[in-house]
Amino acid sequence: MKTAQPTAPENKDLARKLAHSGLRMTAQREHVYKTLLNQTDHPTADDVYLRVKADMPEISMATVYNTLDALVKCNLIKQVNVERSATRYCSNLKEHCHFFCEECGNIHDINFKKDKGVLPLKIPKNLIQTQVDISIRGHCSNPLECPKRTRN
Amino acid sequence: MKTAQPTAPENKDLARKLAHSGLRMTAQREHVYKTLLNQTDHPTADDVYLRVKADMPEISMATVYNTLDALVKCNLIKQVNVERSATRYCSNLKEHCHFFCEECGNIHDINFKKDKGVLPLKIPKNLIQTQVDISIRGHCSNPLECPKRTRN
DNA sequence: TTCTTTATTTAGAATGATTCTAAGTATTGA
DNA sequence: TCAATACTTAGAATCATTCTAAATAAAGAA
Repeated sequence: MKTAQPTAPENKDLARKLAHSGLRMTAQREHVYKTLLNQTDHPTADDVYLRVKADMPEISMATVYNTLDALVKCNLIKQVNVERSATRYCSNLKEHCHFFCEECGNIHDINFKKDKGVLPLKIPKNLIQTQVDISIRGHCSNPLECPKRTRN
Repeated sequence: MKTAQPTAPENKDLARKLAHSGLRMTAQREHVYKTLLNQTDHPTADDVYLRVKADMPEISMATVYNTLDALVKCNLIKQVNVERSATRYCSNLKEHCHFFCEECGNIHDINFKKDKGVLPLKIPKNLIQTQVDISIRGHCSNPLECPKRTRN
C-alpha cells in the first residue's frame, strides 16, 4: 500500500474528516477524492476508476466503490442518484411526488397543494426543462404503519 | 395468445389508448394494467410478474417489462424512479439539485435561490422527512453546449 | 523492535435488475 | 388464404454493484 502525503493542506483536511469517521488516510482515498474535486461533471464510479487508474494503475474497481462509499459517509462527496433497487411503477396519474421510507422501504404518494408555489430554483436560460421529479426520503413515525418490508 | 375482452369498460379505454400509440390490446397487457390499477403500493416489475402469474401462469418476465414500457409510453402508468444507469458522484456540497439533459446525458448543478420558498407539498404528519431530492429533466437548448455524450 | 489486531486493498466471482435475441405464435389487412 | 407485422416467450447477455477470500499495510501493545 502506498503511503499518502498528509502534509498538503487539502490532504490534512481529508485525513481529519476520514479520521472523524474512524477511517484511515490512504493513497487510494486521496486519489479518488482529488479526482472528484477536480471534476465539474458528475462522474460515475467507472469514470472515477479510469481517471484514477491513469495515476495509479494498480487500483481496483472494488476500492473505488469502497472509497466512494466512505467519502459519501464522511460527507465529503454526494451521490446524485441514490435509488439503485428495482424500478417501481404506479397508476396514480395525478401530479404527485414520492415519499420513500428508509426503514420499511414503502413508497407513499405525496400530493401537491392546489395553489402550487414556484420552486426556488435558478434554472439557466439555456436549459429547457420538461419534467421535475421531487422525492422525499425519511421514515414513518408510527411503527405500526411502518412494518419492516420482507422483500426488496 | 389469449384474446382479451375488450367489452369491459376499462378494457375499452385501455384498448383505445394502446391503439392511439399503434399498439394492440392483448390479454397480457390487460392483466398487467389491471394489476397495477388494483395496487396502492408501488410494485416492482417482479412484483407485477408474480401477481399477474397467479392469473396467467404462462406469462414471461420479458412480457412484463415490455408491457410496463408500453403502458408508460401510453401515459397509462408512471415509473417512480427513472434513472437506472450508473450512480453519479459530485463534490459540490452546497445545497443544489440536478438538471439531467436527456439528449447529451450531462448533468448540471442547479442552485437554490437564497430566499427559498416552501415546497407546495402536503406531507402527512406521520411521515418524518430527512431529505428532499429535486431532479429536473430536459435538454440543453444550445447544441454547442449539448454535445452528444459518447459514453453512458 | 516484534507481535497482534484491525483496516484496507485486490482480483475475481456472484448478484440482481434489465435488456437482448431468436424462435414461435397471433393478428391484421390485402 | 397469404404475407406482413406485432407480440410473446425462454433463456442468454449485459451492466452496475456487491460480495468473498486472500494478501498487504498500518496501529497499538508488549
